[in-house]
Amino acid sequence: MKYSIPRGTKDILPDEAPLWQSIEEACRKVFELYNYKEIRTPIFEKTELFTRSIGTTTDIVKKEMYEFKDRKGRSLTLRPEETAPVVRACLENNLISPDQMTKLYYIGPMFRYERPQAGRQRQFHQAGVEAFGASDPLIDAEIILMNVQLFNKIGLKDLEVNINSVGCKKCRPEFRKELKAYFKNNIKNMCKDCQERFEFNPLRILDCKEAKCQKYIEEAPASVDTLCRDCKLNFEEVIKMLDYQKANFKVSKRLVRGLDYYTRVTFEIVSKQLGAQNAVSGGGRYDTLVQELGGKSIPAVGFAIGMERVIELLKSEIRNPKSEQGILLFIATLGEEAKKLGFDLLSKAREKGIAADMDYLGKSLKAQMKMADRIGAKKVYIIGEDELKKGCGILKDMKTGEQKEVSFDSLGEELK
RNA sequence: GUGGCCUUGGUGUAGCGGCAACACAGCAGAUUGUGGUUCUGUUAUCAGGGGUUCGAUUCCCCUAGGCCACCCCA
Repeated sequence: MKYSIPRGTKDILPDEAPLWQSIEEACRKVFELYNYKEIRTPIFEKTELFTRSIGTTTDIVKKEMYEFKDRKGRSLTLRPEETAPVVRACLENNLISPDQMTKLYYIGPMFRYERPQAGRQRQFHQAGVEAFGASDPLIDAEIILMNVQLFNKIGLKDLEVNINSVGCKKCRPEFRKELKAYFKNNIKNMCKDCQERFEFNPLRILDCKEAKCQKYIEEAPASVDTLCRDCKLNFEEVIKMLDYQKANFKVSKRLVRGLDYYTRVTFEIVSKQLGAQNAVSGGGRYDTLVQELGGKSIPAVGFAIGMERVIELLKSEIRNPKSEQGILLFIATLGEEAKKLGFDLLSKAREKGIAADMDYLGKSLKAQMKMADRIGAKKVYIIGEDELKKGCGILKDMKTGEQKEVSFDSLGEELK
């Protein structure tokens, strides 16, 4: 094969496209139910937007960005996530302010240079929301509940909702300090990755999967225990609201996010049916990001779902969409003259909104019938020499097999 | 970025150091203008490159891609 698809990318072929469409539609429906409006931003942004927002010590920025220079030497990057671009667009177009609520959603491709694996590609798709303006814990609860409602609607099973609070500007450094103090003595017995994490991002040690690190992690201090007063109240309130709404969730002390901008409540929904890449959605609050990107102090929450992972789950479930819509009319012709007339009738049918097709390969009538059957045509209109003389073609119902003469002029009427 | 397993027609599989097998799909035909059943025919330089050998799809090496775990994250 001379040309092959770039590593970590995938073609979505016609047999899978309807599934994508139905999920995208479900996302739009649910998001709009909660009054979120769609926003579309460019696929690439200035690199700096991401290094600023995501954090220079995170893996995404350090080694996963598709960065390139344009012809004038400006550094651009294919978006690895959508929160920063949305914030940028909001600031640039004056969509948000501290005394007003703005709810936005997006659906589209993201890019991260990672080693491909099932459920992890270099170009992948996310659908997500961002809510700006409110620090009320109700809105934290709302997006989590909305996310759950969305997954229920789509029909995902065996999900687990995990939530945690990572604190704010005030108490997170405190927590960091405590963690470092705690791990200090044992860090040399832990894995190499943890030793590195100890230096630049001790929070990440908490979700290490290495067996030998587990015993130290289990005893480690939890962020929820070192939260400042406000963060603690906020977290308790979110939990209260979720309980009140009878949501099914778990407080997971070791849940941490890989992006620096998160504050306070973070959550993640994982599937028990997936392997290592089991997070189907994730998000949380980011109260300082807007200001860090040059805006006023505006609190915000958001989350994104991983479309490929949702698709993967749906594929493993019993499903048979088998699109019922198909071509309504197939025009079968014999001879050049009939073909031209057929083409004319075909155009007329389409103008009337009737999905229609014909053969362009000069196949036999038998082959044309076969094709009509395969593409799921409900009716076939046959035009041969006899029909040309009479001015009527034969309209055949493919289900019953019945056929009758219908004049060329009344074909459109007949199909209504 | 690290480690392990894998790569045979459009798809799913078999095979073995010596003429690549099967199923499904596709295309053509089964007396001259009619589909979904049946029957017949037809469809592969065995991922790419190199090496060992009289001979490699089969053994070895490299590359690419896939899968699994680490890592990371949605």
